Parts: sequence; C-alpha cells; structure tokens
Amino acid sequence: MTVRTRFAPSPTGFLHIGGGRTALFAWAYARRHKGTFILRIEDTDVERSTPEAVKAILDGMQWLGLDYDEGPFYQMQRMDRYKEVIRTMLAAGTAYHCYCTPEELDAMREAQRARDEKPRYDGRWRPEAGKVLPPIPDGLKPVVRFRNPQDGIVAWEDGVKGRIEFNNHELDDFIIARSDGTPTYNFCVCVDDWDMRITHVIRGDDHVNNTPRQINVLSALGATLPVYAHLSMILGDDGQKLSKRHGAVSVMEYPAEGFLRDAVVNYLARLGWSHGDEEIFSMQQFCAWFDLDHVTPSAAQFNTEKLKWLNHEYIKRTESVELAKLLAPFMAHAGLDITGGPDLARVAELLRERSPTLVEMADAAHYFYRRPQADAAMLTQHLTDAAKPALAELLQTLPAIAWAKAEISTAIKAQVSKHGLKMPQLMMPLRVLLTGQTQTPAIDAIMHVLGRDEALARLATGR
RNA sequence: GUCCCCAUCGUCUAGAGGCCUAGGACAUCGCCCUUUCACGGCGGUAACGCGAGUUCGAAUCUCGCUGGGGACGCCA
Repeated sequence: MTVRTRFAPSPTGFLHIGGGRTALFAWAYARRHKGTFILRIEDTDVERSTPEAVKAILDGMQWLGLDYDEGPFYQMQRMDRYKEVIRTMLAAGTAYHCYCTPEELDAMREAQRARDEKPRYDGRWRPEAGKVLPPIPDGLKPVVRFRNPQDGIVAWEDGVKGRIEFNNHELDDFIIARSDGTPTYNFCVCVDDWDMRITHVIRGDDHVNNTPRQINVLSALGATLPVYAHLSMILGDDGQKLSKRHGAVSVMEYPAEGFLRDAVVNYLARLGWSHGDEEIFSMQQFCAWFDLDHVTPSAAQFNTEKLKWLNHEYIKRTESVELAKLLAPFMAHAGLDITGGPDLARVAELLRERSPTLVEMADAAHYFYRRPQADAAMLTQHLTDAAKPALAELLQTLPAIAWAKAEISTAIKAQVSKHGLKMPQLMMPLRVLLTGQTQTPAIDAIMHVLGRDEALARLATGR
C-alpha cells in the first residue's frame, strides 16, 4: 500500500509557522515513503475563508519547497459528494434530523456548565426504538446529526502519542450538516480522507479530540481507518501560545527578514523531531531520515536565536555569487544602489562571517556603496596625532603599489612600524575613515574591494 | 467543570532498565587566536518536577500528586 498524506489548512489567514511545520512533516513522510502528498483546502467556513488566504498558503508552501502531488482540492467544490453521503447515512440510520434551534442549544450548554458537566447534545431528537420524538416545529430547517455509538470505547494507536482512547459516552451526536444543508468540518474530513484514500493523517495536536468522532464516522461509513499522528504545538519564544503579537508567525515573514529557505526548513524539522545529534542537514537528507518514531509528543518552544545561528551557518555555506543574488533585493530595499559600486559577491564574501541574516548583511554593506558620514567624536577618538603622520605617508605610498590585499596590508604595516605604532593605532583611524564604523571586516580586504580610487578618496578626508 | 494530552540543562533535544558520575546543539561565562568587531579553537556553568511502587538495578515501566497545554460551536 502506498503512503498518502495530506495537508488540509483552512484558508482563514496566512500559513503560520505551526502550519508550516505540520505541512513539512506530512510532506516529508510522503517523500520518505515514496508516497503521495495531497493538498486540500478546507473552505467550508464561507464566512472566514478568503481567496487571499488560499494564495497566502500556497505561497508559503511554495517558499518552503513543499510540492504536492494532488490538489489543491477545495471542499466547497465537493458539496454534491458530501450531500450524497449524508443522504445515505440518513437512509441507513447513522444520521438523523435535529430541530433544535441555536438558542435552545445555547441554553442546554449553559445549564450543563452550571451543573459542572461537559457541554454536549442531550440527544433529544435521536431516534430510539420505542421513543417518541417531539413534534416537528413548523418552518424550521433541521440540522443533520451523526448518530454516535453510546457505548464502548474508541481507541487508536497514535503515530506520535501512542495509544489514545475515548469513552463513547464522552462524545455526543455532533452536527454533520447545518440547517442550510452545508456539511461541517468533522464530517467533510472523513469523507475526504476516505475518498482520497489517505493512509496517514499527520496534523496538529488540537485535532486529537476530533479523532474519535472521525473514527466513528469512518466506521459508520465502512471505511478503512488511516493512521493518525498528532503533532504537538509550537509555542512562541516566550513560551506562550503563538499569536499575532508574537512577531514573525507567518512563514512568509522569514524570507522578508532575511532568512534562507533551507535554514527555516532545517530549523522547523528539528522542532519536535530529531535524528540523533544531527543539527544541520539538507531537505533531501531530512526526507531520507524522517520518521514518526522520533517525533516528540511534547510541545516545543520556538527559539529565534537558534534559528539565527542556523541561518548564519547556511549563509556561511552559500557560494558568494549565489549569496549576492539573495542579497541584492535587500540592498535595494535598504535604498542602496549597487550599480557602479563593488561587485556584490565580493562584498558578500567579506560580510558572510558576521551576518546571521540577509537583512543584517545588507545593513553591514552600507559603506561599500555610500560614503560614510564623518563622525566627529569617532574621528577625534581614533585619528590621533600619533596616527596622522603615518596616514599622510600611507597616502603617499598607496598610489604606487599593486592593488591587492597582501600589498595593501604590507603598505599599512610598513607605516605602523616606521612610526612606532601599535597595529590598532593606525588600523582604527583607517577603519573609521573608510567605513564610518569601528566594527568591520579586515581593513586590507575592505580597501581592496572598495578599489584604489575610492579608498584613497575616503582616506584623504582624514588628512 | 468534564475529557484528552504533555513533563530531561534557560531553549531545541539524545535517551526505548544497566553503555548515564545523563550526551549533542543554541544561548551564556572564561581562555586562546586577532587589525576592531565578528568568525574560529578550547574549556566551564547548567536538567531527568515531586512521591510511592516494580526490579539486583529506573531518566527509562506502573500508580498518585503537582504543574503546563488542548478540546468541549449550525469554526476549522
């Protein structure tokens, strides 16, 4: 039997980081087993579903590199099928009409809560042998409820949590079709998973409570049950539940903040799953390794510091030409025109060791494309009287040397020793004049990349 | 309230009864390297929530407690 997994988001917002990881795991499981990965859009909540959200989810998955083999299927386009199944269930007696109004249901729940009971439908419209049902109210459209078994237990061997069981009497007869005839989530999922021959349902933890209901429906339908595997949730950096106030919760905020795709995927893969001591691995490697056995059942806290570290590792491993391509949009976004300046790949090469993200790299690249503003205090501090003669003489010698890193370094060191200075005494003023900063890569490398004319022009301002 | 789930360093985790005086990674601290800051190298601090039990032996199994989380919609 070939493995078939699915990712089934509801299009009510962007693809958040938790959904991204769920998709990643479901995808990886399919890839690992040479199976099929299906994308299904659960848009039966017409009120909240939007085309923009569908696009946002598609964009998020594409950025993560999660390709699907079938779909996207839209539940709204499968209405006829759901209604057909509801008709057969009604006929088979595994579902029935209920004429309770929402107000009636609210009152019922309230009363139960007041009695410290678990709120659940009391079955007043559930047909039983010998039971007399209430008279059908005029002009009221009924909902359809699933006739849930009242005895016994529903249990399954969860792919990540192990055996989980519920008592059927904890469950009530939930609504499978609204009074307007549209089917509800817990029902559509069953029909879809059945029709799409899903073998492994890998989804968020919050669905554990839906699982026994879905198993019961599937059983009533005579369907074979998939394997269920519930992934624990991802908490924010502060240990709190992820929400809008937690900064980057949308997957698409990560590329915007200068994170590399592979780094984010790698990081997500390690949240709740591990392969021994492996920390850095490719997507391909992940697919080869991924298994449910090593998915942790406990919740994981997102750690941006570690993501940054990983991102930096990936930046350090990226070819400078490739890095320049990734960096270019961030330069433009920072308002830096790189045409006419040094080759961006050479700049990236110098900055990669010190830039955990592309945003930070672009930020650090400013002075290569824009002359620094002289900071009076900084100059006073570093451009000392002791350094000035050395600088003046350096300016005399630089025009004549071969413009290569080693030659530049030699020329600087010559002045350092000739004027009896310590290295930093000349390096720091050079650094400030060249970059306007005190923290930069090596001076000789910067001068080399800047080019002789530009370097001399900047140094001349300190004379 | 009821049901369900979870529980190893600050964080992500290794760990499926002896290999654990609990390993790795991020963060943190110290030292080294050094042309500043980084990078890098070396080293350190730091955890099995508590209590019973099973066993010759428990981070690993069982039970209880405590603490977290989730679900209880004509939302998904």
